[in-house]
Amino acid sequence: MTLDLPKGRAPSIRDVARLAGVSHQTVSRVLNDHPSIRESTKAKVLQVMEDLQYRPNRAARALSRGRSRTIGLLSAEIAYGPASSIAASQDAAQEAGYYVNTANLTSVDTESIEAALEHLMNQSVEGIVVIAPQVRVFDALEQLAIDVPFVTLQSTGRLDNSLSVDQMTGARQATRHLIDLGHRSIYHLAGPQDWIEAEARMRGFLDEMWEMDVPTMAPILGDWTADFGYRAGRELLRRRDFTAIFASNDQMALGFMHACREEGLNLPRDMSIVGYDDIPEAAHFWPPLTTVRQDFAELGHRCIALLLSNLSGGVPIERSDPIIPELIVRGSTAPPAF
Amino acid sequence: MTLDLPKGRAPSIRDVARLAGVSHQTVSRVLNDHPSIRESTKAKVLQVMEDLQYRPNRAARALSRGRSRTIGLLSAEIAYGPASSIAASQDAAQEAGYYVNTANLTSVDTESIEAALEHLMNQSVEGIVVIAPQVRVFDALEQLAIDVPFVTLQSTGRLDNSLSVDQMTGARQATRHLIDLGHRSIYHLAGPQDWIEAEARMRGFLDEMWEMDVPTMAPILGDWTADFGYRAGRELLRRRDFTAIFASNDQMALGFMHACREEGLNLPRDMSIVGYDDIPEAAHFWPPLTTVRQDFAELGHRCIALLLSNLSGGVPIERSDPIIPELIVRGSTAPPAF
DNA sequence: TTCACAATTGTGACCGTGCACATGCCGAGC
DNA sequence: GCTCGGCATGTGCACGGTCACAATTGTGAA
Repeated sequence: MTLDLPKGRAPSIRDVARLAGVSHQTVSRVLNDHPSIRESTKAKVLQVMEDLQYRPNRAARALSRGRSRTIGLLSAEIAYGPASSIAASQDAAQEAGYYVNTANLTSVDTESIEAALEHLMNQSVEGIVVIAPQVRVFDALEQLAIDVPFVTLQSTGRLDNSLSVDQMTGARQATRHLIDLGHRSIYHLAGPQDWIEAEARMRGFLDEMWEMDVPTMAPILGDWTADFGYRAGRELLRRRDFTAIFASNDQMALGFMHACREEGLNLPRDMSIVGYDDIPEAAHFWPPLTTVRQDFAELGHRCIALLLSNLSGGVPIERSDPIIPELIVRGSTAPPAF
Repeated sequence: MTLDLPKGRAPSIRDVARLAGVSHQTVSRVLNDHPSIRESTKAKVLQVMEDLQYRPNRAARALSRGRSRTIGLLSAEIAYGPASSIAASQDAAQEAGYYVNTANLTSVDTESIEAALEHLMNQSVEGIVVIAPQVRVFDALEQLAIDVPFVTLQSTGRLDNSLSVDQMTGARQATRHLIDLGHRSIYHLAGPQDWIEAEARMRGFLDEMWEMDVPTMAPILGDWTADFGYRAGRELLRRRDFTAIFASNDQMALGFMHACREEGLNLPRDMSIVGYDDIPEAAHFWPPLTTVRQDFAELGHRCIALLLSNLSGGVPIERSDPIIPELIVRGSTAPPAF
């Protein structure tokens, strides 16, 4: 075979066809597993592909098919939880033969959100997964008149296409645990108000307190970071008018524990603490943190599954059972000391 | 204007041209900011684009230009550090007008690595960033005869195109700190052997010990997790033949601290502990963890900058100064108690 | 006015793949 | 022998941009 190959250009379907002595369409059929191809022809074509190190050109494919097979992922990778859901989403999409393009939110202002969405839309994504579930994201989605299907990780009352994670139940379990231990003065360290999950957890806390007839103190709005938990702790502990706290994530709980230590409190005797997320480190805090476990990986998978069922069109979304978080009781909670 | 628009199809450059009364090429020039376009023409075209909600088709662009403007990102998002570098890389690429496609390594076996690389190559990425710096990745890169430029986050002696992060210096600083405090029996909790950065930190530890003439104990090979740090701690503390430990990341340090607590040790009096990475939580461990800070975000940015300079071809890579990690002394280290 | 030259705009081909349709081949059934 | 239908393959065009080049218009100086 001395048929020369293209010089600088990557081999195309026609180069393969020429060398295999078939038409380009036959090569295309091999690529797409068309049923009626003689075995011998197929083998020959595959051999040439191998020799040429041929790779189908994705752009050409997307252009001619009119489908990009790409999913956009909007993320605000702030804590452990989202991060692992993101990884799981990417894996699930990859398995389904999709490509994932990620855009990060550097800040939460509308401008930044719109820029990120714009970036995603510019690459002809077929769908969008939102793992930075801030209220404003939805405003932006609406305002930009995004016409591709999208799915968001956290539940919200406003949209159909969201995964039902029962944040409220998780928060209620945590709160109930503290109440059952005998606590009656319980603070809640909430996440930023514009995060849907933060709001859901706060609501769960308030609902449970109200239902159990325990007087409620106003939640403190934090920013998910351990630093904030620490600063809030320093502040709150000046008046020791409470015996327990429920933090909306494990990082803030950790920071709060730090503040307790500096105040010389004995944990959990003088202060009970519950976190949320069960990050892998939570079991090794001191004392090991009582927290609410979420299956982030499962979440990511379901998210993609939901989006894909939207994409494939006809099939209506089968809503799977909501994921119920699980309370993990460790050493950071105890009955109040008095 | 009653010129009807395409029905199901998204508007194309020619639709815009028709409505604006110009040729499709003129529209293309507007899209690409060609210098010689009359202002009035440009305005007219832009107006029509706006009306039609026109978005350029990325696939068509990539096809005709022969460039995908996409970067592949190979990640093994295990701990905080990589995660934030990943986010930073994505941001940097986005700013430079590139799209980022991420593939995750679910396991570290060769097969999984090759599958991930295959996935990236299949979408015509122009370059690859490796943030899962395992030795085997390079084998796979070589074996697959990847012909696109690639950059790896962590330094290695084997390749030019890697970012110089002075892991060794960081590890030496940490070790030196312990030696200066008076410790003479120091263990090292290393990361997995096939991680380049783990190896570099271990080498830094060993070199410093040797140079300072302190007898060395064999490093323990871990897996980066807090769980491992805990189990290793339980094991090691049965024979209390050491007074300090240097863990290759903060998570393992945390797990080890947990084990110390369970043994009733007083930290830092009975045991000094140094971590690595300075994750945001490290300052809130109890006691706050002495550790080595790395600027992960800066790393991610530089990584992309390096790759882009490779991509643009002609320009030789300007190697910037290596990033020197910084020792952050907190409360988890003290002179030995005896 | 006329010409040279720059600025602006238009024409047609091409990128690599998939689709619709046409074609050739072969065996079955009459 | 002939038609019919299914399998295997080929032909030509469309997808939506960009590129090279041609054509047209505008401007200033001779």
